[in-house]
Amino acid sequence: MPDEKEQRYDPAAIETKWQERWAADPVLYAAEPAGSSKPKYYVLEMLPYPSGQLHMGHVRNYSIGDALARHMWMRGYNVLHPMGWDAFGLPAENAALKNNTPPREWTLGNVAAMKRQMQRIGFSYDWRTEVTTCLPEYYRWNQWFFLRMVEKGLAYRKKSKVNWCPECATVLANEQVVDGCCWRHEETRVEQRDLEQWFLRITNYAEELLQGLESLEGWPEKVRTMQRNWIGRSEGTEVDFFLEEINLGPRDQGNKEPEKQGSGVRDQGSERRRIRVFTTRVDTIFGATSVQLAPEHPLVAAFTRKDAGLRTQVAGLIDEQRRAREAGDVGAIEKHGVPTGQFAINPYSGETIPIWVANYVLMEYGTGAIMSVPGHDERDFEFAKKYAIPIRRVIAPADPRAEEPELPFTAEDGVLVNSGEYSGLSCAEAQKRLQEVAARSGFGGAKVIFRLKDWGVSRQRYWGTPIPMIHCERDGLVPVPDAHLPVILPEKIEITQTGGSPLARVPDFVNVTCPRCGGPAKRETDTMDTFVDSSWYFYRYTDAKNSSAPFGPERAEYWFPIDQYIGGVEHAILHLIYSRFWTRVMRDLGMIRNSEPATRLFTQGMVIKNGAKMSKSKGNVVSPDEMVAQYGADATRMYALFAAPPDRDLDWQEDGVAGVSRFLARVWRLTARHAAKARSVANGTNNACATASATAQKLLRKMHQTIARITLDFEGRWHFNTCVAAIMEYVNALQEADAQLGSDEISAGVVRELLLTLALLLAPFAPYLAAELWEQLGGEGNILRAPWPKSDPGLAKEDEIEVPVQINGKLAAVIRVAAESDGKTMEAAALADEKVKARTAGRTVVKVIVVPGRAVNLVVK
RNA sequence: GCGGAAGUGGUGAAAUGGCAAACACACUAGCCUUAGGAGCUAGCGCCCAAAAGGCUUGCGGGUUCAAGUCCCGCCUUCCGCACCA
Repeated sequence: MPDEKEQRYDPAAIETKWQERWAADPVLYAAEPAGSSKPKYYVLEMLPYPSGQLHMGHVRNYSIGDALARHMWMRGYNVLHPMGWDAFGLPAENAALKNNTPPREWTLGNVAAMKRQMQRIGFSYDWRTEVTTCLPEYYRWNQWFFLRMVEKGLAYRKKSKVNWCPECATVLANEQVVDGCCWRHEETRVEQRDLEQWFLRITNYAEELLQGLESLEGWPEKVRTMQRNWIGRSEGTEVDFFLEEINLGPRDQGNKEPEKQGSGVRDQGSERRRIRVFTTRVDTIFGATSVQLAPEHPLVAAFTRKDAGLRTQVAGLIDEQRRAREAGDVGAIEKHGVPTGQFAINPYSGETIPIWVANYVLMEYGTGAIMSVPGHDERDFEFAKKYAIPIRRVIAPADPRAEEPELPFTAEDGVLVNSGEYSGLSCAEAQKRLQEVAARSGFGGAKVIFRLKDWGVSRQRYWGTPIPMIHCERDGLVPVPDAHLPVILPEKIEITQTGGSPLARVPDFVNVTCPRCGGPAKRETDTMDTFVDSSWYFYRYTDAKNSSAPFGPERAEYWFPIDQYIGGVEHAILHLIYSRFWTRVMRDLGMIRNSEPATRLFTQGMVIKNGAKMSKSKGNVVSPDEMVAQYGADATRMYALFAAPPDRDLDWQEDGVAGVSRFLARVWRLTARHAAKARSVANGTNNACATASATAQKLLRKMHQTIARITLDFEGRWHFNTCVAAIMEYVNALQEADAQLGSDEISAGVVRELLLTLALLLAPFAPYLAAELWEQLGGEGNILRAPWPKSDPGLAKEDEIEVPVQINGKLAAVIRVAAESDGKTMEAAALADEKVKARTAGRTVVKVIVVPGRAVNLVVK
């Protein structure tokens, strides 16, 4: 046996050796094509942005996915485990400004660097299916999809108020505004600007996206709830209040493009003007004592045209609301309002009530107008108190004996009072009746509205997918023909941060001929939001080299839906709702059959250090490269799994990595000591259990128990921290029996089985060391595809077990009994125990509860 | 305000309703030595000098033979949403 000193565990040497060997086999991690006899398993981790440096969050995310992928391979599945790069985005432009490096060069350099890091750690990706979203062979399909959406009316252009980040000099989606600030610039207030923008009609799918969440049982409840709230479905009623006819001067045409969710003003020829409100509590409408308009409501402009005083006051409200929105505390500002001096008529009661403008009414939600019912709504109550607007009770408790509750009374299980012919009806019944009346009489009806808005995808930046549209003076907006795709992003370009889109300053790009009339025309210079790229990238993995379509339908059909998707919870809304939308669009284009991209989603916790998220500004960043250099890739990734369950935040402690590294060294030495003995017998001769010694049987029992524990965790619980702990326990048991492993007491066949199994159990977590051990022990074939060990329940079972004996629920003694003991035997053993006897002396045992194999409890008086 | 998750030793944590603290880290004492970021042995929740014993899973109730685990109420922390009509 070689001197142990020369056999020091040297992770760098082992890992480099295997990395080279595995790199030489390009199909090592390749999935088999559709039609494979094996069941398919698609495991996917969210693709990173190529910043240039892998961080610990990546390492954790990919270590989880990698362990799962490796396990599934060993279980005999046909595994698809791909990786790619979310490579468009602003940082490349910033870097270009700072270092004068072209974005493409910078990005691809980062991709190469991070790929090296991933390969060094040994993640099992099939690099032949790598997807890089900034390359034309990928983004041309973004353009292709965009054109399909234009054809289907799912992509459209409109002028709208947009979120503008002055730092990015671009528009942000609603989803990218956090607390009134840019998601990438937490200090930068987002401004509101009016611009012509491209939108995708995600609201067409609002109902379905909401319904679909019900079926996603494999997704965390938290994510489903967040999406539910984001979609924000609300059932209610729209009601038109008639405007008391007054002199407004020339008819106002303010609202030329009606909002999808209902317009503020209807001008129906000779009919009277109306204000449409949305309410979820139409049953309280007899209690409406004012109508409140959002300050930006088109009708307000008409009212203020002749009233300079009102105009000033409204401007003040708008300003206040804007400032609050930018500060991110819209909910915190005090409620203010101004009476317009105009009146509206309640269509049910004919009552005339004043019209106000109020800063707590939002133009973006509902119709931008509400009926104010101070008796039965908290906000309206607060407002009415402040301005001495009448407060009226129109709902009473269902139980007539109940005391009259204080106002505002917002419960919905009451009955109507003071509500004309509707008095006496329950709230629910009244809502139904009032909706029917409104619909029949043409002044409203039932209505479902959503908080979700269409997805603004235009960006005035360079480093993104060019939107394939052409502006022709004669033909208007003309789509680029499919045959002209891709619209290539020009490479020679001067990046600036101001002055609009950099693309607009590239004449070669901008000036084209119109595909329709052949006349001079200009290209659209907006690029697409990068979330477009990540909305469908995982389909491309199934057919990454396809140059005639985004992917072949038969491949998507085979691999989808994704069996397990793994990533950070920060994508719970943005990426995960966009990709659910995109999947449905592709389904409706006939490209796929599934409606959801992934059946199971796992969101791992953050990696923190000293109680805070790792960040450069806090100076608590731990570099994966340093960890790998010091302790090896195996120790680094195994620690990432060992330190906490995957769904919880993980506090990075370098001492812990050192501990895992020492553990791996112990495994290494243990194997080195007994490798020769293990190698001395061939495979298949190792089933020596029947004749094995007591020590051997004990170790084999521990082995089977360990296999069972780990296998179970892979099947769903995913507490990989306890999997690693179980392996450690197993190794501790082997080490305690070190002398016997080396002696005749344990046969070579058993030693071989014990150690080969150890290597197999380690393979998902520490693949390099596992491969090395496998080779030293003379294991057959490639350990990566060796079958996962099976636990034999018979061999895993203990002969004798320890059972607690409780007296009145308190622990009194622990007895040893045979594992299969029945209740009577256990009871007898418990009563025979000295400690139990002492405690029960002179008292009566009233009852004995025996849980076979578990516990004995004596109820004693 | 609404929704979600969590609260256990010095630390990370473990525990199908059945012996709370597995597995590690840190620490303490000792051993070994080719002095290593190594290895080995022992100790390590709290109270008591020790033993015996008692106490202990944020707080208060409850269900149960038995509760860290289930139920009710509260507190704290973190996360998401929020004048959503």
